[in-house]
This record gives sequence, C-alpha cells and structure tokens, in this order.
Amino acid sequence: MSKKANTFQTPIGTRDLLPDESARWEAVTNTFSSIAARSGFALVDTPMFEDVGVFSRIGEGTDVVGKEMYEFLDRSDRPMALRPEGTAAICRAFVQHRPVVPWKVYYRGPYFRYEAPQAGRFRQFHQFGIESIGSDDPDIDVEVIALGWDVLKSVGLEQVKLLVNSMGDSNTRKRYQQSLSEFLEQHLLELDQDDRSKVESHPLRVLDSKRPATQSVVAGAPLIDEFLDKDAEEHFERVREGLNALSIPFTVEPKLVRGLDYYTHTTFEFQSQALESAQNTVCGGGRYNGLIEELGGPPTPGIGFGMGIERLLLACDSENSFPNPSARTQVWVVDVTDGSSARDLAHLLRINGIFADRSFDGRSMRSQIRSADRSGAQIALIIGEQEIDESTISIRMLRDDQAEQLVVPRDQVVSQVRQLLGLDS
RNA sequence: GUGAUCGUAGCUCAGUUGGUUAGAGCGCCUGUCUGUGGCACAGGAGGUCGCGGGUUCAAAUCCCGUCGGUCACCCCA
Repeated sequence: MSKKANTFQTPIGTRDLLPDESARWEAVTNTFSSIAARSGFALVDTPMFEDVGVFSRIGEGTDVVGKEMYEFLDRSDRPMALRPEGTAAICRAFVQHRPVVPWKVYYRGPYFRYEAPQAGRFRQFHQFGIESIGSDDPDIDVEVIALGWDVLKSVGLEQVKLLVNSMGDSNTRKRYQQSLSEFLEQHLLELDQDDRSKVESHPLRVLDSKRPATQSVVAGAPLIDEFLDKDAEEHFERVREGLNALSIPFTVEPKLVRGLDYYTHTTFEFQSQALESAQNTVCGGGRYNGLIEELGGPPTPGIGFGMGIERLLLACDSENSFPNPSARTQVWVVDVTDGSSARDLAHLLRINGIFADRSFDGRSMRSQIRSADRSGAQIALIIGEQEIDESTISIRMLRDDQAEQLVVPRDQVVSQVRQLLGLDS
C-alpha cells in the first residue's frame, strides 16, 4: 500500500464496506429485520452518540465503560460518548417516551469501542439486537432466545452452541459474589498470578478465565444456582422448559457471566463452534430487571440480545454458508454508435423496473460485451449502425449458447426484454 | 494497555550471502477478431519495496524509530 504523506486510510479497527461484500451485508440485515418483524418487533433507531451518563449505567467498573468508551465534550462542553452497545440507549428511549408495554423493538447499526482490533473485534463494529421491555414473563425470555436461534439458523449456521444461565436478582448476585470472593481468597495463591487482582475487583470474571491454574480452582467454586431463590428458580425452570418445547438445544452453564453489570436472571450466549478465533460469541444477551430504574424510569423488567454482524459473517464463512448474493444487473446496453441509444435505452429499461447498465467512453463492441458478461447480465442489447438505420435492437442472450440472436423493432424492446427475463407471464 | 508476527504493483506473493534500468501470477486496458463475451496468444498501463533516520562506495535486503495490518492476552458482539 503506497501511502504518501497526503493520503489517508481508515482509522485503526475500522473498515470500508465495499461492493464485493456489501450485498451480503444488506442481505443479513434484511434477514434479521424480517425475522424480528415476524415476531412483533419493530425498528428503533437511536443516536450514535448520547450523554455519557446513559452508558455509564451499564457498569462503572466494566471495561466497556471504564476504558473502551469513545468519550468527548461537544462544542458546548456536554459530556458525550459514542454508543458502545445497544441496550442502554433503548432503555433511555423507553424512559423518555414511555411506550405501552411490552415494548418489543429491534435495532441495527454501528457501535464503538476503543480496543485493540483482533479477529472478530473492531473499533467500529455492527450489531443487530432486540429488546423486549415491560414483562417479567419467562416465556418472553424464550421468545427472545428463539428469535436469536432463528436468525442463526436462517443464515445457515449449524455449529452453534447455546449456553444459558440464571443470575437471579441483584440480591442473589450480591450474595453469590460474596461467597465466591471468600472462596477465591482462600485459594488465592493457587490462582494464576494474572487473575489474582480480579478477585477483589470482579470475582465473577475469574470464573471464565482461560488460564489452567485458575480453571482448576474454579472447578471447585460455589455455583450460582445454589443461591437462587424460589422465584428465580421457577423462572429459570420455565425458560428451560420453553426451550425444550421449542426444540432449541442448550447447555446450562452456571459459570456463564456476562460482562455487563446489568444482567439479572436469564443470561445466554450463542457461540460458534466453527470459529477458531478467540472471539466466538456471535450473540449474547439476558435479562436486565434493574436497568430502566437506573436510568430514572419506573421499575421495569426487560430482556434482549446483541448479535455481532462481523462475527456472524465470520462464522458463516467458516461454515461456508450465506454466500454473497450474485450481481443484480439483468441487461447490458451495448452501443457502438455515439452512445445516445445506450443513454436512452438504459433509462427506459430502468424506469420499467429492469436492472440495466451500460459502458461509457465509447469502447469497442468487444470490450462492451466483455463488460456485459462480467456484470452477470442475462441479456445484451446491441445497437450499431445497422440497428440505427432499421430502428431495431439486436438481443443477445448471454447465458444460453443455443439461443439465436434476435432482432426486434426498437419500440418493442421493453416488452421483449421483460418477457425474456420472465417478468411478465 | 501488554506481547508475538508481518508490511515489495489493485490482489496473492518471488526477490539468493546488501551490488547494474525491482519480478511473476491473477486482475485491468489494447490487439489478433473488418459489428459480438466466456478460451488462447501477444502487447501495455501500474511500484520513490509503509514512512523517517542510520550503517555502507552501494540497502527492498543490515540497525533504530515510527505508522499500519494480523493474531493472542485482557475484555466482549
């Protein structure tokens, strides 16, 4: 890459979405939107930046807020942040607009985290997500998880593992955290050195440490399910029952601790088994029964998930699923006279609903037909001196070697083309 | 933030122990084809070898720095 002093490139951890990939992105986005809509979820778009306070509620001590957030003062010195995740903003919108519950919404767009990029991790990344706010019914948990499952299946993923857990309410969490800390402190010296400092700050994080020494200690640690009260246990039981009823395979993973502080009760994660990289969580979410209140709203339960588009597509790549859709150009107009016919016919075809394109700069017929071929078009319309004199168009079928080249009166091109493409029948 | 690794044409890469005008394949353009794509052949365009400094008679090749890519830790989508 020749980079002169006056050239620029995308900032670290960001990338351009170019035509060779963009059709696929549009396709996943559409797949997600229609699946969400099918379950009664409607689109919500929130700003890409908000008052920092909106996001700091997701956990002051978390890395997402503490060290990865793009924070800045606007020109009037208001503290702002580029959104690092979706849930907090949706909850802020809920508090601001007070819609009727259950409020079932979905979102998609770019999110920002100041991190070192890595496989499946970017500074600007893209997520789909849904949130269902206002109901405590465990069947909503099931509906949300099922929707995530449906999306993964719809893009053709097979090697996906669903992990679920329950964290109970905030009291459960507190009591568990307490007991876990005590346990870990007793075994402090057996832990991997790099994990010891977390015992004080984030005992829950120690649970999913990858270091072998820590893992063997953690194997004997108390589990959260022993701390769930009767209501939490019943809620979780109903969720598991629902997943079984819908034939969605899952594994209960009591050590599944998600990184954001707001989670209560059901938490879950879909991991791609086909992904070799360290970041194999393609979708993660859970219940957040205290977050709305944190943001100044009435006590309101909610649940949702976020799904990383980059990771989803990475997983599709490794399973060879969800290929890039093929080009959409149907007709190529080849004009070897002065280009007026290409100009006029391309326009005529387009306003008649046909995907049409053409060459510019007066290229040779050979070159124009080559472009037609590469575009993936079915049909080339050819205009030369002869066609001009006779007011006709030559029609060449590019994908059928048997087909004869046709000559039709110019004023019948549109209907002829539509017929050949099978648009009218 | 820490560590490892890489950085030569649009893309994938070759460039021997530092030595004349830096190469290949693919892609792109033109021609063989006097109005017709996919194949073949021929030709062409395109690089201050990421950037800056140093060592040397001489650096893509050695040294230092810097920027960027990739991967891992951490954390998470």
